[in-house]
Amino acid sequence: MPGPTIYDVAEAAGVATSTVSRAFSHPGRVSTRTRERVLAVATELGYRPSPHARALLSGRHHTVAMVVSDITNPHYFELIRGAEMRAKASEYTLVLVNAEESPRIEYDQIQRLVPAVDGFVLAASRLPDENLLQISAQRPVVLMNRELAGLPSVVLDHAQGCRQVVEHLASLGHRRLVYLAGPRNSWMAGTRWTALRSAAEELGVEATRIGPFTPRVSQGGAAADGALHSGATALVAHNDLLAIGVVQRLRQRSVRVPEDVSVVGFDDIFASSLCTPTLTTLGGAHAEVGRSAVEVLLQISNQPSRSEPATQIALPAELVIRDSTGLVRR
Amino acid sequence: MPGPTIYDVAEAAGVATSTVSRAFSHPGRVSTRTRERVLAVATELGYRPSPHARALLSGRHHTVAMVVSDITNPHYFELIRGAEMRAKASEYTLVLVNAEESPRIEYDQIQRLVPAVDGFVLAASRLPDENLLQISAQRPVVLMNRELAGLPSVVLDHAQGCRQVVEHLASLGHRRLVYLAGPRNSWMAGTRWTALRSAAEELGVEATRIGPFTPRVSQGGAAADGALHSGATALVAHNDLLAIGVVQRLRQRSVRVPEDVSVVGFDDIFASSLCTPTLTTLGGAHAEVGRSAVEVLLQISNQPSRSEPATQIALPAELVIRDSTGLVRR
DNA sequence: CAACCAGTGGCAAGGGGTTGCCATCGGTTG
DNA sequence: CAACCGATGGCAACCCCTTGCCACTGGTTG
Repeated sequence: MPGPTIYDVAEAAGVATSTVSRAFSHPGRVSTRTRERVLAVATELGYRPSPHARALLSGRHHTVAMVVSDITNPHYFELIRGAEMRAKASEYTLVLVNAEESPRIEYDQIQRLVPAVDGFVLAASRLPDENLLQISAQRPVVLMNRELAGLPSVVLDHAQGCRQVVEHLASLGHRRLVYLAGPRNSWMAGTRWTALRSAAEELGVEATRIGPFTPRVSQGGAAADGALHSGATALVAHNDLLAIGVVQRLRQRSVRVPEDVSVVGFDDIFASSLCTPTLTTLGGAHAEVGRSAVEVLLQISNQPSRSEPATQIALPAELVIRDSTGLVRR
Repeated sequence: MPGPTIYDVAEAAGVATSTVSRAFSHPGRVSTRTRERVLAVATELGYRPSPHARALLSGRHHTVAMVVSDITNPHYFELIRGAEMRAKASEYTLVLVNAEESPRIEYDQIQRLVPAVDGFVLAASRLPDENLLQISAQRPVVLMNRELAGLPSVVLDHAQGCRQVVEHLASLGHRRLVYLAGPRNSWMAGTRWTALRSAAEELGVEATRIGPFTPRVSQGGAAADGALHSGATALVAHNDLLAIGVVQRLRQRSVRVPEDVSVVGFDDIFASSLCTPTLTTLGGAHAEVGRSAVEVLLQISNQPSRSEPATQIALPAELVIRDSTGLVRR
């Protein structure tokens, strides 16, 4: 089962193992004749170099680990897809870990993988800042949908995005919005709230917050009830899943969307364009976030110097206006 | 950056490297005193054993690769989730590869990973049988949503499931159904058609097939038009994505669902319960498929003997009846 | 007290590949 | 023809960890 090794090839080709190694790794270092013979023998034997053995010496594993805080959220799908594509393009292997919304699992898994990967891309990490900094001292780290001074990151531009949301709602006449917040240790939740509030203030909209809620459909009931109680006419949910749950609960309570209240989500997941009413949501090129994050990681992990400042990328967010937002009821 | 090694620990603890190794791998082999000292020094230094170096000797990488034929299909999400959970439970690392519906990419990626993983779980592999057999000669393989004599597999019970679909449609009075087939090299597509046809025949329903279609929403237009042309009153789409696209196109053409035609999908993806009309679909415990597949893989890859026959698991499928199917129009 | 033994720890080889350094070889140059 | 040179291939050490085997220790047994 364990395939042929460099030794088998060397013997069959009548050369030293070093020659076989070089035929693969430094093609210019051996003569054309020898190289071709070695390669012919290698393919005949079905030889494939072992990445592990290679990594042992070089320390480069050609592997990146992607950690997502909750794999059940379809939003991460896009991130994963983008990350996988970028990794594959550079012949890197992508390891996938689900942190199940648990900082402990996230940390443990990362530590387990430290000796085996070249770096980490962390999607919406739930870890406290100090943990992130500590990890980044062990291996290169790129954050997705989170920012932290000193660490490279790729996010959708939440400030500009939240402003779009508030502008949209204000233009429909809404004067009171409520943010249905995400998990307490979600950086996004804090940032969105800050951005929403400052945009709201600027535009003369009153903004309040309730929560935190785990961003699942099942939490929509509690969020909707709380939101109605707040008296706001515009509900901004932490993400589309929560928004969908909210809409379901509102319907159950005979509150019409968007006639009675407007609902906005985040992420623009696939289902948002299909549910009833279709969901107004802040989307963006999520796969591109995943792609970029891996790209940045590969770049810094292939640089000898770790000197230059961390690149922080903010991709534009796009407000997708659908049927869940409408003119405020007079 | 490359963390401390066993040598650093050995030196700091004043023992030989073999003792450090044993303190981790064979705790009973060293005295309690020594072990505790070693472990203390190790944690202090932040030592973590390198899985690669370990794998080099043992040949066991504690890693499984999961290959999905198309990561953009939300259905695979569930499989991935189940697989990841099961792998994590055994402290295995999960490598994720997207084959992008290309047999060539699938094959190349698998070959690239052969020396680095303990085995493969292949989700809806698009590879021809002979390739699968060849790969399984190199490493243990478990198929998901595909069966092949001699290879272990985990599937939803398509025969029984398709029968449920046809029974449901027949009970609503449908006498003509059309199967909107999936990709040519999809085992599922062939199997579903066979199962649908035989159930249809048995129940006195006329079944035809059109396609193949790539199972994406965007292909729904072509599928819907072809289906209408066939004159069938019941449309069975290869999966939910295609079904959703079909429904959209039907609405565009002012064909009412389910009043004029009924539509059934497969997979019961999240969006199926949200679209309008909600989609009748053949679902099942998909995460469980992923979980089981990894479980079987771990089991056979930890067995010295490769003798016993391949375990082929068929989990029950469940027809989820929603609003897209109704009584046939008289 | 000798013989024996279980419990521990160390030595060194090995697993698959890479690479610095040296030796060889055929060919150039003067 | 001698001196020299670039191209090429081999030797052996090294990456990090595991493990078979041996050596030593202190205690038990007869």
